[in-house]
Amino acid sequence: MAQTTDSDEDTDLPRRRWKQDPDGVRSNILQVAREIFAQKGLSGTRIDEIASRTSTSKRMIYYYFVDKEGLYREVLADAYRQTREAEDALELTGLPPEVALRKLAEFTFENHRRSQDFIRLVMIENIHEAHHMPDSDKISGENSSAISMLDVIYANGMAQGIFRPGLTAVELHWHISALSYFNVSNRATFSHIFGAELFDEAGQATLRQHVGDMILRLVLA
Amino acid sequence: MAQTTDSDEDTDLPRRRWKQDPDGVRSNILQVAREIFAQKGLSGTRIDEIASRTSTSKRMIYYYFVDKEGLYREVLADAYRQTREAEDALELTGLPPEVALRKLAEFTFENHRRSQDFIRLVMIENIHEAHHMPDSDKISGENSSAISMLDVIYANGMAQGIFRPGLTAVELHWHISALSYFNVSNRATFSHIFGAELFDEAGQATLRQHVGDMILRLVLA
DNA sequence: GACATAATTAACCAGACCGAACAATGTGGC
DNA sequence: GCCACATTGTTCGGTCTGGTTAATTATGTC
Repeated sequence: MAQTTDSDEDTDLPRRRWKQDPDGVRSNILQVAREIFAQKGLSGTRIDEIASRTSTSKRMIYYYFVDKEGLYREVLADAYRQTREAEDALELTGLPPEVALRKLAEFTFENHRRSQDFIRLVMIENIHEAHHMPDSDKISGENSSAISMLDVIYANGMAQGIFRPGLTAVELHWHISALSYFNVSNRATFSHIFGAELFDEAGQATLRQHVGDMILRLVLA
Repeated sequence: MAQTTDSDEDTDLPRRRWKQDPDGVRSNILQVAREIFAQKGLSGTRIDEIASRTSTSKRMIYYYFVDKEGLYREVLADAYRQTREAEDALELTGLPPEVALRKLAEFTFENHRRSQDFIRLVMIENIHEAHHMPDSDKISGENSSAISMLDVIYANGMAQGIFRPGLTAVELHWHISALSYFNVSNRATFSHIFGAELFDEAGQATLRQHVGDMILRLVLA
C-alpha cells in the first residue's frame, strides 16, 4: 500500500536486500550462541543478546531452532561432537602400554585446557541434571574412542603383566576426566582461595605431570 | 478509614500476632534460598519462589539481604563456612602418614558426596567466575585445616623417608578435591554417557578406594 | 518468467520479575 | 510508656524477555 510510484528510498519499507545463506546463518547463530551460553548459562543467556551479536536477526533464531531450549540443545550436541572428534584424532597404536596411558592422560588434560567453552557447557548441563543431553546413542560411552583406547591399553598392560587387575576402562576414564576437568571448571574458586600459582604455565606443567603419574601409578602392578 | 468500632475480625487488618525471631527468620530464608540457588543457579532462581517457600515474606528478604545478589552472597559464604567446619572436625593426629593421607582423601570423597548442595553452589559460582566469593581472608587457603593437615602429613612422610619430595600440600589438596568434586558435579552427564554403575554403592566404594590409592601412590617414594 | 516455497526483516505483545513504596502494627528493652 | 526495631501485607511501576505476527524478498523449477 502507498509506496506507489516514484523514488523508493524515503519513508518506509525499502527493505534491505540480502543473499540467502541458510547454512551460514545457522552456523553463525550456533557459534555465537555457544559462546554466550558457555558464558552465562541457560537462564542467564538473553536471546536478544545472541541475536544482536549474530549477523542475522532474532527471528532467525526461532526460525531455525524453535525456542531457547532448542538452541541450547543443539549448541550442546555440537560441542560434544567436536570434542569427540578431537579425541578420535589421538594416535596411540604401537606404543607400549605405560607410555600410551600417560600420553592419553596428559593429552586429555591439555585438551580440556583448550576447550574452556565446552567444559563450561558441561558444567551448565550438570546444573540442569543433564536434561538436555543429546540422545545417548549418539554419544554413548561404548563407541567413544577414549574408552576403546583405554580398553586396549589396559589389556596390553595386563598381558605384559605390568598392570594390576581389577580396574576397568570406564574407571580409568573417570579418573582422567576428573583431574582434567576440575582443572578448568574450578579454576576460579580454587585460585581465589589458594592463589593462582597452579594455573600459570609452570604450575600447569606440574599438574599435568602429576596427572600422568597418578594414573600410571594407579594401574601399575 | 472505616474499621472504626466494633469487631475487628471481619474485613481488613486484624493482623496476626507473632513472636519476634530475627535470627530464625534470617536463617529460615538462608536455608530455603540455599536449596533453590543450588538447584537453579543465580539467574534461574526467582525471589518470589524463595519467598513463597519460607515461613516469612518477600519483604523480609529485602529487609535482611538488600537484593538477590546479596542473598546469594550470604548463602555462598554460609555454605563455605559449614564445609570448612566439617573439615575441621576430622582428627588425624597420631596416625602414620600413609594411613592419615588415605583417610583424609577418603573422608573428603565421602564428605563431598554428602554435600551436594554445596558442590552445586560451587559449580554455579565457578560459572560466575567467582565474582561473589567471600572475602578471601575469610576462607584463605592458608588457614584451612585441610591444607595444614596435609602439610603435617607430608612432612612426616618425608621425615620417615616413605614419601617422595617435590610435592606441596596445595597440590595434594588439588588432586583430592578434583576427584571428590567431579564425582558429584559430573554425575549427571557422566552417567548419561557411561551408565550409572559407578554411582551405586558398590561403584562408589570402588571409586573411593581408587582415590585413596591414587593419592597414596602419587606421594610414595 | 511465473509461482511456490524458503529465507529474512521489522515491529509488536503479553507475561514474568525485581525491587520499591506505602501503610500499619507488634515486640521488647530500658 | 516510649522508641527503635521487627514484621506483615499489598500494590505497583517499569523493564526485561521469550516468543509471535505479518509483511517482504530471494531462489529454484517447470
